[in-house]
Amino acid sequence: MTAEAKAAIPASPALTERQEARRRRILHASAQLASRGGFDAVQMREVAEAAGVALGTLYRYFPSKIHLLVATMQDQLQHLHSTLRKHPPSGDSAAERVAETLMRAFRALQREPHLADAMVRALTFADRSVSPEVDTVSRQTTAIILDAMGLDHPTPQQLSAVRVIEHTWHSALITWLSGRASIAQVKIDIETVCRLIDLTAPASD
Amino acid sequence: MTAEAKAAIPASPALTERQEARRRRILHASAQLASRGGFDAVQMREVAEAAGVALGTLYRYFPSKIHLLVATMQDQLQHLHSTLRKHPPSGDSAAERVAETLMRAFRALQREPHLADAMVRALTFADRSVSPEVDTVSRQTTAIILDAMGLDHPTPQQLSAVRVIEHTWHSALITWLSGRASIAQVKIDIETVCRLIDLTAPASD
DNA sequence: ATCAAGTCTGGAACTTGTTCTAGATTAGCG
DNA sequence: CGCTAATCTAGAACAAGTTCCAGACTTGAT
Repeated sequence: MTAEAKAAIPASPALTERQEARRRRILHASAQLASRGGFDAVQMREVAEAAGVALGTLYRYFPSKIHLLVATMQDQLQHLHSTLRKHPPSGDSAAERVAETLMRAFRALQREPHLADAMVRALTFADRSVSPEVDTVSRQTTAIILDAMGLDHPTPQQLSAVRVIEHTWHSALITWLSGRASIAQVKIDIETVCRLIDLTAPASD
Repeated sequence: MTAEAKAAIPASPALTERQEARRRRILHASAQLASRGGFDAVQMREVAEAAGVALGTLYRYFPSKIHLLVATMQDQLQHLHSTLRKHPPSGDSAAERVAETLMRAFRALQREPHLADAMVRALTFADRSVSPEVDTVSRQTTAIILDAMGLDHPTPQQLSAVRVIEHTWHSALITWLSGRASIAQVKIDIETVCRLIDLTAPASD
């Protein structure tokens, strides 16, 4: 670990300073517009204007609206993850800590419901052309949950349980965002699915 | 149960015969186009033409492309449900029967992956304006799962488990459709989540 | 059979995501 | 500095979902 501490996008061919600044302005504009009016309010022309770049440039950085919003989600998840690292959950069992972590994330999203709407809709609407990016989001989420469980070397069974928890998390989020489930119901579902963790981690070993 | 056996949409103000026929032609055209090329291939102008109605009429019957595809899903689910009723799952435990049922549904969707893509994308992309219809789909799914469990009067805990299973089912479907998970992985996840059923239904009672 | 209200048709028009083009700017290099 | 390739800008153009409209057709009630 030398001075080269922040290496977020090693795959891309390295951006110049001005390009990095443009990328950041774009993501900021995207989040801003999403916070106002959700998915529909993130209009590519408006994002471009708010970020001070031409429409063509926006499309060079993010090849579609979905790509843009998924990237926005990566950004937000990174914030969340570092916040959570600073204030880890306090429950006794792994299941409790995971449920607590997810509900905390949930309340964070509640504060910006429109932004949550935009990001989650983009995530579930993404087709194959966005798979790599969506996969990154999934890995970030997995990392957050494994952190809460306090595991470094999960078993295949535990990984499967984590995947199921992620499924539940995403889907519950959607039902809440579309007004078909209350926060209370989401809480119950999260707690229910977290019991799976206890199934995969018996007292032994 | 008299001759009035098929009462599917009692909420709407009752359609004439020709209107019912139009509605059916539209749904058929929608499924047809979806089977070919998925969500993107269901273009409203093409649906209208294939169904032999004007574009404005299509929009009178289904106020958006999402409404149309969710209705298409309702239709397909109804088929599936009646098929499943005729050939109930054979597993010994409730968990086994539910997993078997869902995997069977999965294989049915595998046969028409483009159609599955169109319907599921519409379902998860739906916003609040489609909530009632999405809710209907959710209730249909719940009914199928409860059927497989063999329950008439589920406890709240069991209902919560069923909801989590539905969450997992939808989300796993999406990851499979977008090429981020294999069938084998979906199977594992379904079986994993179905273990929740055993947790809510102990040997007693 | 006739009238009023509601429905359907064909087609134009509008919106927003996406693509394309020609010319200006910038970055890297000798 | 001066050149070349890459990048950026402004804006037109295109695609598909959605809305609107004027006129023709149906339906239901009298």
